[in-house]
Order: sequence, then C-alpha cells, then structure tokens
Amino acid sequence: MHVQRVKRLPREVRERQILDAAVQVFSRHGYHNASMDEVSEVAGVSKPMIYAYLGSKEDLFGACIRREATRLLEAVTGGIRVELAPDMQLWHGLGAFFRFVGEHRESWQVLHRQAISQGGPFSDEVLAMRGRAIALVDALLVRTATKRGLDEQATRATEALAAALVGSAESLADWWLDHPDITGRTLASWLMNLVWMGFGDLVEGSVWTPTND
Amino acid sequence: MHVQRVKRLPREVRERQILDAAVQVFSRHGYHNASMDEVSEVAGVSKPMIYAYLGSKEDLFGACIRREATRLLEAVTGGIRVELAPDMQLWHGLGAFFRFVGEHRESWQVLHRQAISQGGPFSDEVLAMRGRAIALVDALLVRTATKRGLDEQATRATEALAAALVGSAESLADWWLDHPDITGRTLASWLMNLVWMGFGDLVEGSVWTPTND
Amino acid sequence: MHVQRVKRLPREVRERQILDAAVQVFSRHGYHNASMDEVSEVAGVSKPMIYAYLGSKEDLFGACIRREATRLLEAVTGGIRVELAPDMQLWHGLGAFFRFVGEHRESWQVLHRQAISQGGPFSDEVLAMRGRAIALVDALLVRTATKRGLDEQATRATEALAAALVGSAESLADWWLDHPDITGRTLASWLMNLVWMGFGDLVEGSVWTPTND
Amino acid sequence: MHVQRVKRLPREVRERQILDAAVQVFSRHGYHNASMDEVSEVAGVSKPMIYAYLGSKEDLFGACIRREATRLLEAVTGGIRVELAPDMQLWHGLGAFFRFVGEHRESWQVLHRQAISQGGPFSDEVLAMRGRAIALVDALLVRTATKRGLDEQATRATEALAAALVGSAESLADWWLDHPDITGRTLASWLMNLVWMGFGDLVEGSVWTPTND
DNA sequence: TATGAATGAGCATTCATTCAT
DNA sequence: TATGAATGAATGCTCATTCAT
Repeated sequence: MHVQRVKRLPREVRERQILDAAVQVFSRHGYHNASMDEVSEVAGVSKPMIYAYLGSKEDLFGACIRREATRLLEAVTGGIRVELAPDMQLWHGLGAFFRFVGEHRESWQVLHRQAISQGGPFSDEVLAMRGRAIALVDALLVRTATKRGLDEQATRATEALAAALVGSAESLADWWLDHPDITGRTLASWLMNLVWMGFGDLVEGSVWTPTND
Repeated sequence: MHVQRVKRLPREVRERQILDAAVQVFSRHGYHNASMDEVSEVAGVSKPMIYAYLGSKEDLFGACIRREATRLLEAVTGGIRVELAPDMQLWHGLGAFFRFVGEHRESWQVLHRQAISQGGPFSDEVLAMRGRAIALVDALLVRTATKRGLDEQATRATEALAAALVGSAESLADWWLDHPDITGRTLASWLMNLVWMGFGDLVEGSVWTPTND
Repeated sequence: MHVQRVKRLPREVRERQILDAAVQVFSRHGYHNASMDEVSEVAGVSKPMIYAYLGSKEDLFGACIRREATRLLEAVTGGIRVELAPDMQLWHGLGAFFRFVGEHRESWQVLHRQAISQGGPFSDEVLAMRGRAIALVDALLVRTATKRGLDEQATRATEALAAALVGSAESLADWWLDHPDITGRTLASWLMNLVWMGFGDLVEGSVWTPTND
Repeated sequence: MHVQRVKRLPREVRERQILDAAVQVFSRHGYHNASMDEVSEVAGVSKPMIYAYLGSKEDLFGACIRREATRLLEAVTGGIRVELAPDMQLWHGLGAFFRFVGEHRESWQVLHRQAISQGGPFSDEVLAMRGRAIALVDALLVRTATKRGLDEQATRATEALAAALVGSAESLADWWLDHPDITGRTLASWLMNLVWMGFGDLVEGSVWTPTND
C-alpha cells in the first residue's frame, strides 16, 4: 500500500551503513556519550538490526576501530614502495599517513582519541596497531643504521626513536586540525627533516650531551 | 571505644583527600565509568561532602585536571634554568617532564588520556596547556635559530617542530608505561639527540629532500 | 504457559494507563511526595516507558493537569444549553460541575489542590482555567444586568462577583468531601439561591450598606 | 578578637526570627521546595539551632501554620463587635479578614495554598480553622434566620451557605492578588451585598428554582 | 528481514538531619 | 548557646539491551 521507507537490503550493505554511522557518532560524542539510539537514527536502521548484525555497543565500537585501523594501515603500507631506499619509504609512508588523516578526520578521531582513552581491549587494539607502525619504522631505522654501522647507544635507542617519530606524527596530525592551511606534504617534509637528519647524526656518532648536569 | 575512622577535618584537608581519590579513580576507569560512589569510597568521605566541596562530577573532573595540569607545569618550569643555553633548558625541561610522569602516572593518565578524549572544556583546557608547552619550546627554537641565522623554510617550521617535539615527548611517556626499565633521563637524552640535532642540521641548511617524487 | 500480565500495547493505550495512574498517585501524595516509581508501579509500566511517552515528572504532571482540566471544562460546557436564560445556564453549569467533582474526586484534588499549590506554570495553567470559568460566569451576569439596567457600582463588581461565585463553588466542592450525604444537585441549588438572588437584588438597586462605620 | 556575627540571644527572640524566616521561605517556594538551608540562611541562624528550637521541618511548618492561623483568627475576631447586629458583625469580620490578607500576604499564602495542599495534619489544621470560621458565620446566619423564621430548606442550607461565603472570601482574596488596585473595603462590601441579600431573600421565602429540569 | 514496545540496572544528585566541637 | 562538618536515604532520569510481532 504505502511505500516502505527502506528496502530489504543485503546484510553487507546494512553493515556498512551502520559502521559509517557509528564512526560518525563515536567521533562526534566519544564512546560513552554516543548513544545507540543516535547511531540507529543516523544509520537509518532500527536498533535491533544493529545488535543482530554487529553485537553490543562494545562490539560495535571494536568493529569501527578495526575497520578504520585497517584502512589506515592499508593506506600507509599501500603508499610505500619497498624497493626504494629507507628514507624514501619513510617519506612516502608519512605522506600517505597525512593524506589519510586529512581525508578521514573522523576515522582519525575515533582511532586516536576515543579508542585510546578507553581502557582495556580498545586501547590495546589501537596500541597494537601503533606498535606495528613503530616496528615498521624501527625496521627502517635499523636497516639504515646497520648499513652504516651502529654504535651501542644508538642501537638501543632505535625503538624509542621510532616511538618518538610515530608520536610526532600523531601529534602533528592533531596540531594540523587547528592549522588546516598547511598541506600534509609540508608536514611530512618537516618531520623528515627533523627526524631523519637527527637520526643520521646519531648514527654517525655525532651526539648531543648535556654540558654539565 | 573503637577508633573513629576519620574525625572532623578542616575543609582544606578534605578537599585534598577528595581530589586525590578522584584522580585515582578517574585515571583507573575514565571519566564516564568512574562513579561518584567509588570516589567517595576511596576518599573515605560521603558523597554529599564531595558535592558540597567540589560540586558536580563535571566540576570535580575539572578540578582534577586543573590541579594536575598546574602541578605538571610547575614541575617543568621549576626544572628550567632560564640563564642557561636553550639546549640545556630543553634538556632540563624534558628531564623534569619525564620525572613528573614517572612519579605521577595517574596524573598523567588523567591529563593525557581522559581529559583529551572528553570533548568540550576539558580537552580545551588540556590542549591549552599543551599549547603553552609548544610555545615555550618554540621560543627556545626561535632563539637558537635566530642566533645562527634562519632561512625561510626553517622559520615557518619552528612551531610545527615544537608541536612535534611535544608530541614525541607525550608519545614516549606513553611508550614508557610499557617499558619501565628505562630511566626517564635516558628518554630525555634520546629525545634531545633526535630532535636537537635534526633541528641543528635544519638550521644549518642541511636539508633532506625526496630524491624524486 | 502462564498468563502474561500485559502484552505489547499501542502507545495510545499505554499513555492513558500512565496518565490514569499518575492522577491517582499525584492526588494521593501531592506532586513532590509522589514518586515516579509508584506511578510506574500503579500503571503497571516500567519507568522508562513513562519517560519515553510522557517526559519528565514535571511534564507528566502537566499532562495530568491539562487532561483533567480539559475534562472538567468539557463536562461543564457540555452541560450548558446556550439557548436558555442566563440563570438556567448557570444552574446547569453548576450541576455539571458538581457532578464532575462527585465522579472524579481525584481529578478535582489534582487540579484544585496540587496544581495550584505548585508555583509557576502549573498553577498558572489552572488559574487560567479558573479565569475562563470566571469570565464565563461574568458574561452571564453582565448579560442579565444589562437587560435590567446596570448601575455604576454593580458594573464594576460583576467580575469580582463572578470570582466569588467560582470560589464558592470550589469551596463547596471541598466542603462536600466531608459531607458526602448531600447531593450535588442540592449544592447547586443552594448556591443558585445564594448568589443569583443576591445578584438580582444588587442589580435592582437594593443595596446593603453598613449602618455606621 | 573579631566581632561575632550574632550575639547570644534569648530563646524567644531566636524562635521569632526563625518563624519569620520560615514563613517567608515557605510562602515563596512551597513546603517541599523550601530547604532548611534557606530558612537558616534567611533567619541568620545555623540549622542545628532550628532543630533544637523548633524540631523537624514538619514541626517547623506546623508552627508556622499555627502562628499565622492564630494571628488571622485574632485579627478577625478582634475586628468583630459582638454587641452589633449580625450583618454588621459579618461586615466587620470581612473587613478585618481582607485587611489582614492585604497586610500579610505571605501568611495568607502559607495558610491558604501551602498548608492545604499538603495532605495530613497540615491541611487538617487549616481546615479546622476554616471550619471554625464557617461555624462562626453559620451562627450569625442562624441567629438572623431564627429571628425572622426559617423554613426547612433554608435551615439545612445555612452551613453550606456559610461554607460558600468563606470560600468566596478566600477566592476573592486570591483574586485580589492580581487586582491590587481595589481596596479590601470594597471587596468586603461586594461580598456583603452578594451574600447577605441573597440570604435575606432566602430567609424570606423568595426562592430561586429551575424553571424546568 | 525488520521494528515498535518494553525493561533492568545503574548513576548523579539532593536534602533533612545529626555529631563533635 | 552555637555551628561547621558530615551522612543515610531517597529519587529523577538514562541507556544498553531484548522481546513479540
């Protein structure tokens, strides 16, 4: 008789609708302030469907995180050419990272802010992803360092440096939200100069030490 | 007959007790999962006292953030000797920062994770504090750079670099939580090497550029 | 297997159940001492339904007032035949009023006692209704008076007299609660005699004045 | 050393302070919305003193009602000259009543609205007072009626008429709050005309009856 | 598949009331 | 006498979650 508001859609499509809505809502209000009601409203899907397809709120949030984390990792690794030199790999990776963040602010918010601030499995998951990123960077550093010869102190420091680099990138991505006139490419370039050259000095034995302490 | 748990204490003391408990509870469970009941239990104070002295849950959280932010800033600025050279100032600042984080993990959790992940006034407040930190570092960079002569690109980049440095420090502080065998002093030293030397190169015109892109 | 207490009912029905229960509870305990828990219990409906359908406690009370006020007004105006003489209209109106109060004591309690004693919008609403009643009566008085000719003093007094009549009726309704052996018809008859004849005298210029004062 | 805010005052004075404050606060916010904190603040007396002198909130409210009711009754009976004719007694009584209400709006609010709307002992007390007033009026009516000769119907009606008169007066007092340009004397005069003359007709056998019903 | 109807359980907040001083 | 400090107990309200259709 009357038009049905939404047609019967295949499960796959419904799930995507729901996840899109959830990412949007979670990024806007944070995990706890987000209500399943709003998600269902934004998704145009009734709540029971959400539970049927994606489980509890926690499950839903987890699904969001996994999807966005995967997207981010794919974007970054997809931007890297393994046949290039380490510095160029890093360069492309950073470029891909900033490009992704620029184009998917909501995804980034969910990953960087919401997920980490929740204790337990969520932050674990994101921190694991960050760990993979750090390991990736560390591998590049080690590869370079080993080529040139790596002294004791530098060896032990590479992982920390990788962590610092990843942290820098994350922090710059945040900072970027308030300075949108800069291009992502510029950000990547700054970061390369800062980190790579400092790292190079380190490897070459040029070390900063406190004058007296 | 039996010992009374706590006697009538002056308001000031109670407020400190409550804030201590609140920081603990907020850092453990996050803002939303923290319950006023638990705060009151941990503080050894009934809920009405909390409301009488510190106001609503939101107010209480705000008070925590302000107190911890102030403590952190005081710790960092108190660690700096303004008569020293910029690099030494940075060195001491980083040292003080890592020392504070090492000694007040809960404070750091509340500030870095919980506060930022809540939208609105809380994250604003913390982000403002981070902004002050970035400005501080930026001033040091600019001072150094100007002495040596600063080319165009480097000038525009100092603020971003400062943001990156602050981000690195934050990220390292997080990383540290999972690698507690490292000393804060070592962390600071790595960071100095990474950042300061890279910055030095930058200032001296030694620039990294992509080979082809 | 066993009988289910209530099945899924359409919203409309539930709302009526809830309002019925609320009027009952509010009339028994007054606005403040009434608890939403009791309302939900009496209605046989869980609290979230109440909030979903009728809003906050304040909203719920307002809805009760509006419904009962409407019912009362409908009962009274429905009892009036506009084609009759003013005195007969008043007579029928009073009759309908007392009939309603006799049959809906709880409604009357809520309207007359609870609503008025709450400051703000509630009493405003009820006082507005009383105002309409007074205006109604006033119109009747004026109509009669004008026919017969109305001296200055009487003119200015009609509104006050109407207020007095309405007040009398309300007061008698209260008094009735403690003297239930009287019929509402008798009450109406007494009131007609008291008021209408006094009014008639007034209109005809037969005035009571203090002998010396 | 420093000035004490309030001196040690005799119990009597303190009690008056507290009652004055309580009447004010109760009339402003109603029984339930009034907080003991506000009473203590307005009275300039700490809460424990209130409890020591006047007992619980309920007790305090009861004390207010009793004091104000007594005042009102005293004002009214004090205004009456028993040696005068019944109509003049009523006239003076009404005058005293309106004078009191005009000069003590808060007292009247507490008595008329707050007290009655609370179930139980409070409204009982006030209703008892109203009962005394009704009885007083009734006695006047009966005295008059008996003198002139009183038919059956009228006899049974006098109490109801007295109730109606008292109700009119109360209602007019309320109405007055919104029409403060009228003098209390005028109100009393209107009421006398309305009621006394209608009553006179009644007594004289001039009865209003519905034409057909 | 899809949803309106329904709820258990929890949480922030308030207030009358009372100690300890 | 007088009070700042302290609390037990209650209540409004919300939200994730699940039936019955």
